[in-house]
Amino acid sequence: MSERVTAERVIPEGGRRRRRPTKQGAVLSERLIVETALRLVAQHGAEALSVRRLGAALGADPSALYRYFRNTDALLLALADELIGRAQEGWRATGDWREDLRSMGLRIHACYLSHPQAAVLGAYRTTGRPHETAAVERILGILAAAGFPAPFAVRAYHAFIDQALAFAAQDAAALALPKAAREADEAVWNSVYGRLSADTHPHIAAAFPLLAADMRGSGYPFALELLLAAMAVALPAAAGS
Amino acid sequence: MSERVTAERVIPEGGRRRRRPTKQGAVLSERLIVETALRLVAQHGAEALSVRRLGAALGADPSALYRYFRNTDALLLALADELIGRAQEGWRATGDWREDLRSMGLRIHACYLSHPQAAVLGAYRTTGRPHETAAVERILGILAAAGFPAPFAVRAYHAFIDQALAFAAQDAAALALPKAAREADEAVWNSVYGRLSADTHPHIAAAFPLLAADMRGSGYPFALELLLAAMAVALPAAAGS
DNA sequence: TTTACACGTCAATGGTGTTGTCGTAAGGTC
DNA sequence: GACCTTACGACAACACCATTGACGTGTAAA
Repeated sequence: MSERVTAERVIPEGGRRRRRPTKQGAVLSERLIVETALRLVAQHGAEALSVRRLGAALGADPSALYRYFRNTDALLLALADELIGRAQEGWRATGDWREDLRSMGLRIHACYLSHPQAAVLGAYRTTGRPHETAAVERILGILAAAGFPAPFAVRAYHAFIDQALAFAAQDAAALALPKAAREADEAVWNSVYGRLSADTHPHIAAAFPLLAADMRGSGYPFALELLLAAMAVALPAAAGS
Repeated sequence: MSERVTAERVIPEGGRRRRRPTKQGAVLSERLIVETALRLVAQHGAEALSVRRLGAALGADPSALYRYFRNTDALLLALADELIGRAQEGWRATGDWREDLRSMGLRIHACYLSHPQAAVLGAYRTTGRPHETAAVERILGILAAAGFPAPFAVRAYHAFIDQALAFAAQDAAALALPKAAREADEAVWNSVYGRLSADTHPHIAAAFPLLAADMRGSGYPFALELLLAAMAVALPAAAGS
């Protein structure tokens, strides 16, 4: 009795042979699906992304997607990797590690914010896809060239990338909130924090104007600056760029 | 034609009169539901929290929950609010600003991680509720006592709190992932990053053992340490504690 | 003791991801 | 050009999800 190998439903991207159009005339591909999904999310919000709706947007039966992605999770990872790739497009190293890390961090942050709905879905995943590994390699390269010893470089890399992604996801989530909820959250600064008594909350009362102004923007640029400053301090003087 | 006011299904906590037991003998209450939900998440993982399963755990029909919460979103907010309270319980200042900020950051992070499903929703919102304002006041107080000038203190506060919440949300989201997806993400480190060629990805190949080990945990503790170090450097010597 | 209505229950609606099966047409081969 | 093989799109079904309207019971107030 021969052990029958279960036929894998998903054909890896290289091995595809047929390009049969759907009833509605669309010719599917991994690339088309990812782009359609991003467009769907951008136009109708993160909650609009379902296999059924994506199928409809593509002009195909929902189940056809399972020929390209094992499940929705695999699709999400593809979306996340696409975002990472777009963040790196056209990035050039200057040779100054601090400037390079700064520009890369700000790029990642900005790119995710420009697709907030998709960013929320993918920012906390490890995809292992090409764009991701390229980014990891690049950042480790910057740190190595700067002269950081390997154990420190690894921890610094971890802190740097997680902080970039975490802030990106957080700011994206705030942006992706339903309009009513977002406005309500912003109004809290004036309606609650602006009216706290100096007796019970002296420091908030004293700092309020500065605070309300600063909290309107993202905390990421300054947090990144602090991170880079701490790394510069830790860099052995002999290896300084 | 009189405008008929739609009867609200949810009775505010104060106005309840009857405590009718369910068929299985449970007497429901907002408090019991919140605690049961947190226990459900803690015991059976984040994906175990659904209205149907929560109803079953309570010994009640799932739809009975809608007498207490307008929808699942309201339930999750109640869970998140409960978490904020628990995070601050028993925290004491030591007078050492660096140690106090560290302990507060780690507490917030740890508390959110212990109930990831609720954390994912709560970390993105400005609630303006008492527990939140108390935390803001406390942190600003620590910074003021340390001697940071107000404009710097405000920016540092912003970076600190956003960093704590962003990392908490990010790590919680990873933890809240379905078990299969979480394990897949962890496996990627060995199956993809461990097998990258030194030709195409020299820095990853060189750093791999350190990298794989470090990426197993959260990047937050080290990122927080770097943030605190940078703040210490920026602190005017004359005002040092 | 009566009565009003809070609230638990039932049933139904319309959504979700996912899978087994099948037919068909696209490619490769001759 | 004819013939196979099989990739792949379509269909139908399954199990789960959140949510809601209707209903009757029994509790607590009067």
